[in-house]
Amino acid sequence: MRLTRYFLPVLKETPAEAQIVSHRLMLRAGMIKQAAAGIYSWLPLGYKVLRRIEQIVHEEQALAGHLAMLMPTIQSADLWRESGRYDAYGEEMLRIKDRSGRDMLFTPTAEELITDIFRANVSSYKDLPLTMYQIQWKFRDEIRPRFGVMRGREFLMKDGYNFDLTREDALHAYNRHLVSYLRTYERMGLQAIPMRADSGPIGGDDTHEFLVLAETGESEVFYDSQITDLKFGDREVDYDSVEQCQAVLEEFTSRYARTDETHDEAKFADVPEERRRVARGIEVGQIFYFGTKYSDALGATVQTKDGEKVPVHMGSHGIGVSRLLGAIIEASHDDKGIIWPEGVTPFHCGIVNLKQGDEEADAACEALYKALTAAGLDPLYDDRNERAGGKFATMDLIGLPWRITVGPRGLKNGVVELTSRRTGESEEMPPEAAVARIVEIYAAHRG
RNA sequence: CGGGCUGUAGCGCAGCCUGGUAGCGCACCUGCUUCGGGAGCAGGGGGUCGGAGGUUCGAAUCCUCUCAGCCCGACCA
Repeated sequence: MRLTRYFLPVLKETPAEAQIVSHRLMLRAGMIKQAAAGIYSWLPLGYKVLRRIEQIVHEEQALAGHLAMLMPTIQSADLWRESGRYDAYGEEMLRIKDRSGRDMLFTPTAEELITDIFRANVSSYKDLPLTMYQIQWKFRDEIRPRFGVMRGREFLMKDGYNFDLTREDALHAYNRHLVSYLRTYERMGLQAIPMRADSGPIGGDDTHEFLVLAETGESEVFYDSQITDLKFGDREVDYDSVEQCQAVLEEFTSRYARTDETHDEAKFADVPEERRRVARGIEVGQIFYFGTKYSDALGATVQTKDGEKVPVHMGSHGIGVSRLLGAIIEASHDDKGIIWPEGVTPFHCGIVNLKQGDEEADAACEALYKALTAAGLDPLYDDRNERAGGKFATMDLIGLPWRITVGPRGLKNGVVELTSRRTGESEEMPPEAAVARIVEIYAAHRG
């Protein structure tokens, strides 16, 4: 993309409403614009990152054997009355009436709808196990939206639902999701720690939240410092293997890690003092096993081998897709702006032409742009007739992990400059070498 | 929902107390100079001051109502 043809309304000054760094930077980098309290338009740059995150989620879900689908944002109240949640959910649910006066609602989650789909179409144990998910907009009419996309009222969320014959099968699904989520967050450059959590209005027995440590996190967390040394890395896990998934779960949840909701001082005291940590975290996902709560309420049953009708065991699993942008920025920025991890960056690298209009510089930039594009990469070429300082400031603000700087001075010696946004380190090399280096870097980040 | 606060140009703000018909910086447009970390000079465009009602000869300014947004708290992915 050439910057002169892009829509990138960056702000030099910070809008007054933004309190935390991710919100400030998203506004300043021209990623989002508030439409109403807790409701945002996604401008091209923000939308691009949102889609990269979605893509990673889709890819990882597919690997785990989960099926993508899409359910409506507007639902009839009927199913919610059947499950008993229409009254239980409270003011947080946005209720709407259609023209005939029927009660409708903007979905805050979709257990009822998915269970309805299931009960209408599945009646045999032979169709199990089954896990389906969607990435869809949700609405929760928060009393007090704040922190930009971190706590909006409208938010994009991956919500998945598993249906299993037995409690054991459903627990395997739970473990499989934990493994899958660990991989998903790591690909986004995040360390998300599974912590024992509270089930809230979803209900259920087993639940873990995934938290990214950040000073601005809204949850207080307590954990054993050893947990931050755990990395999923590039290990191979067979999602069908009960033992392997169970082993990962045990490895990642055996040390103390809890949010304030479930914190237990007595148990925390068992952690050696020098390893006890109290910090703050941003919740970016949660997994639940809730047994037959919804299948009982909505009559989602299957026949077993013996012809017996039994309610299915279920779980639901969420990833806060839009919130992740905020979480990633909170975890990865400096005083100049965002620093995108390679896995989610909106553009793979920036090309800064220091002297737009200079024949050689223009030609070198064009050649770089073409070479990178031909290599399957997505560069952002700052071809504006701006001064160097302005171009650097923009690149730093929007956080592309790599920048190629092209100027007449370097070109005289046949070199351009490759700079890491994260470390600030620069290296001079011929343009072809810079392209090769970028290609190599991203080869390691392809899913 | 309780408490606090703010709405004046795209963004950040002053003006309001003490009424006299709107200003600064950034951004934007034009020209010249400049050109490796948010340039300089000159010129220019843009606001019925959130909305409604009231007081007054006259309201951004005073009064009433209303809408929107922000912060703290309880709540929450």
